[in-house]
Amino acid sequence: MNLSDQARRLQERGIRPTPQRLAVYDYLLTHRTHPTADAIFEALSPQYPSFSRTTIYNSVKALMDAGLVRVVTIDPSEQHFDGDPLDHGHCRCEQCGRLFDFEMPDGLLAPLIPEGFTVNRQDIFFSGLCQDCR
Amino acid sequence: MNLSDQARRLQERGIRPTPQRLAVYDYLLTHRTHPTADAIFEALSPQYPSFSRTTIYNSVKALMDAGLVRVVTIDPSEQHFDGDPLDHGHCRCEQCGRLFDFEMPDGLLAPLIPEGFTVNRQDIFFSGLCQDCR
DNA sequence: ATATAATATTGTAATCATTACAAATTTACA
DNA sequence: TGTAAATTTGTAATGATTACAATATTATAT
Repeated sequence: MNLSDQARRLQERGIRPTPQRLAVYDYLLTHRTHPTADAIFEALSPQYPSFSRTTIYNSVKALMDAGLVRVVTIDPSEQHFDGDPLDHGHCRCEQCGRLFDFEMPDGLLAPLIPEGFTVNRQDIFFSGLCQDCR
Repeated sequence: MNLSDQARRLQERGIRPTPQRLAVYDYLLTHRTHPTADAIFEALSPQYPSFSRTTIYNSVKALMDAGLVRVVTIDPSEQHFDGDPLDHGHCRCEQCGRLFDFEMPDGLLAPLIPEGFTVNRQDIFFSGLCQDCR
């Protein structure tokens, strides 16, 4: 997917494809590390010196409202962002702090939903030790 | 389970059963609302005027280290605490903010664990609308 | 093309949950 | 009982996130 594809996607979702939003979105799509707002800022700062931290938060928020990005709340002290809005699980290594994706079979969790509750989103988190840190 | 049972349980887990810790633990066991640190503080303050907010954090931390309490990180802005350390899922109503427990069948998630990852804890979160708010 | 209104960016300041720290208190143990 | 260790507690610091207002950019109508 090239930049104009991404721009089109933002437009389809009803938000303007500004350079800032495109840069943040592209970063999230090409770096599947689930970066924090600060990590995105540090990474993009050299290339876009005008960016402010607030711009990162604003862009991420716009992308989340558009349904293109989701927040991963596995870390109590910081929010991580994920360019893949489809349902999948996350592992967090308690040693190195890295986040990993894993596949989630469709419908696996459906039987767990309590009577009367309407689910808008679901998350599965594993915390533990990754292969490298064991 | 009465207070002396709870005290014994703290002792077994290697932490001193101080009045503050017992009050926090008892509150979490009798109020399954997954309160925040602030909510616990507000609730216990009248009865224990000497309590400080820091005491709540300290007590909760001691209880977590002892494995009697766990933190629920479903809410990006605040941590919620849970007196049930056994694996179970959590629903969060986006309207009223309440958290609900649900059962989690043993072993359901085991097939999802990525190759080489050692799981210390697992969480399942649903976000959506509860029965009352629909 | 231009003017005007709506939207987005950005720097600074405020907020607020959480943590650090140190003094005072309580408890365990010799 | 005395002394060392652990705990509580109030205040101050931290740090991620949000609020806000001024500036800049973009869309739309004329």
